[in-house]
Amino acid sequence: MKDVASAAGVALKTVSRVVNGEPGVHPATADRVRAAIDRLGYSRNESARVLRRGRTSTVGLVIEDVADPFYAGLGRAVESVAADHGCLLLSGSSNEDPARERELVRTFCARRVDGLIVVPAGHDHSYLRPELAAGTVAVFADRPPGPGIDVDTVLTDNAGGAALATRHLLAHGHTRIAFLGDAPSIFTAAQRLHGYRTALGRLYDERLVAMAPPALDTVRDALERMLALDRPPTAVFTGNGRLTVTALRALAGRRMAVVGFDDFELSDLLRPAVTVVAQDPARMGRVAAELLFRRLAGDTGPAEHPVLPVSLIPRGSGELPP
Amino acid sequence: MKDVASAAGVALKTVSRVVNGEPGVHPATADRVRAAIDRLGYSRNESARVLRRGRTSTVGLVIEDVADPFYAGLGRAVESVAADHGCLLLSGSSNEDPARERELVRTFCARRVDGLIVVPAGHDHSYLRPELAAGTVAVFADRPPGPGIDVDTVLTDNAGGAALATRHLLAHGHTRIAFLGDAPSIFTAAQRLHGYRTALGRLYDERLVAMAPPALDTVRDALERMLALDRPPTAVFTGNGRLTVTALRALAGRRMAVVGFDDFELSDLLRPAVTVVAQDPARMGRVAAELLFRRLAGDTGPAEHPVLPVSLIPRGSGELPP
DNA sequence: TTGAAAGCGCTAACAT
DNA sequence: ATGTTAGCGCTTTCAA
Repeated sequence: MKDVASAAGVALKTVSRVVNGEPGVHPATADRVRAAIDRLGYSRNESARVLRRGRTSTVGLVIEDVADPFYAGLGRAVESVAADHGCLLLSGSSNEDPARERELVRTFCARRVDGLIVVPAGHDHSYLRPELAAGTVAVFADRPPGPGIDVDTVLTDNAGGAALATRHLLAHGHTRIAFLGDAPSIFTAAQRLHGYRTALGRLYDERLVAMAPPALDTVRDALERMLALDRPPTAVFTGNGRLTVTALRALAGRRMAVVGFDDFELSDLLRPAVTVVAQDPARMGRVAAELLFRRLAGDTGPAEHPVLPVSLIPRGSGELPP
Repeated sequence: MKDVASAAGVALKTVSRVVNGEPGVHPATADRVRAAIDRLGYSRNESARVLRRGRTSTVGLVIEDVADPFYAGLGRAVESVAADHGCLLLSGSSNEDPARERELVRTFCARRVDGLIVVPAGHDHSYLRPELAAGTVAVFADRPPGPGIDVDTVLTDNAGGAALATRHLLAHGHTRIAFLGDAPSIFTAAQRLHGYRTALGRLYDERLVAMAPPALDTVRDALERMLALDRPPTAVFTGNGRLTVTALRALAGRRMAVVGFDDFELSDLLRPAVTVVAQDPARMGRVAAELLFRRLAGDTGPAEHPVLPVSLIPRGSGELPP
């Protein structure tokens, strides 16, 4: 910048004004400065700017896995909103590991991101308190923060969606409905189990429930075990997209009604096509990002906790009779 | 840091030494400093560090769409390698728009990323020359840079893979094989067309080729047109994952042999299961990132151009007879 | 083993 | 409309 200034025969500050589009520079001077900038191939050093201004125009995103379609869709929406606000996105995968989540958050904070969108892996976020006190804005998505931390949080209506799916199967005549959920320590998995259980009422039978991370062997074993019962299930409700796919593989063509939580690509091309309770990951990302930027713009109202609706998409697999 | 220093009764520099794990600090002093750090909740300001050291420990990734499964897998691998080197990932989607690609690259460079991994949307990268001269390391992936820019570039064996797919269909008795490819301006699409054409030799018939971005209507129209020919195609080779899915939808159960470029989730669950020529996006990301970090470590050898192999996975759809 | 001083490149505040 | 100065928080260099 100093070089540009002397090349253009002006002071440092004038170059700064031109670079930042500040008013009060004579057009001719500005042209001279711009010419010098082009000639020298100058580009502003953002690190210095950040240091001086205290704002990085960067948002940090911590998700479980950037390659998971659900979180990728969420990340895409966050990126898009961030771009609208002139912000860049730093993203990292926690791999469902609380320690990694925390490390990512700390790293992002050390880099002074303006804000943070977190899909938490862990249940204790007290480590965030100093950062929040220092002015970093955090928004949680998909899962709430641990106790004692009250920040904006965007959730899906997990229990409602699970109840919707379960009632759909009940309405089609099923009374023995299995539930395959993810590890119960995961908030969404627990909520969906709750919705399923509530909808079933007295029909609930714990032998028809299996909660574990998606793995073909585990799911296959669980299904075998259930199908060997006196009164085996005639339908299965799967608690997330990956479990739905895993269950379909494990069922290997066995005729059984299936409703899955989460929509997924190609669900319509399978035979039967797969009935799902669909979330909208892009909307979740958008809502979370908009909440974040509203805070960054100075909104200091109480923490908001929007809950996004789900929709049941009947495609065939959930309408099979017992 | 100043506060920590005075709280611990030492000089600024000693705190810096402790924070950076530099040798030559008395253990007792270091303990006092660490105690002060904990008490004050101090964390190093990375912006200032970056400004002073000139290295950001950040890598920029420009891809077409962070939510596309292929690029998401690539991004995941890049993130993982970057994490191994203590680097964070800034990522952005170009949406196949050269202007946006360029803007992202400029923004990343202005933030002084240590290196850049680019899946280019455009064909002119002369804008990169000043950045490269200034010491920014760039690695291209999936598609090469435009003329005049010679940097490390990781490609897939597109022509070879397309020829492999085409010969597979030929071997199963097809002589009328259609090709649905993406816009011919996309490097990979052009390469795959070339491989298809080479493998077909005198059997090539331009009426069996349609090159356009994946859209259900376009693909359906193209297929209708081809199927209405005197000698309609009995097989179709689709030029990327999205086109494969789109074509399957457009075919809507019509019996026709299909081989797709790119593997995709659930390809094995469709009936018939879909035969594909599979790339390895994670490997591409890993190779590109490793190349990048080798350069950052000081390797100044000539630009490398690894070409990754593909593998044919027969699953059923590509083995249907004419 | 420890510290003092300079300065990375920029912007904010205050002249002129 | 333009310029001067201070200083963001750290690391580097040199000195003690």
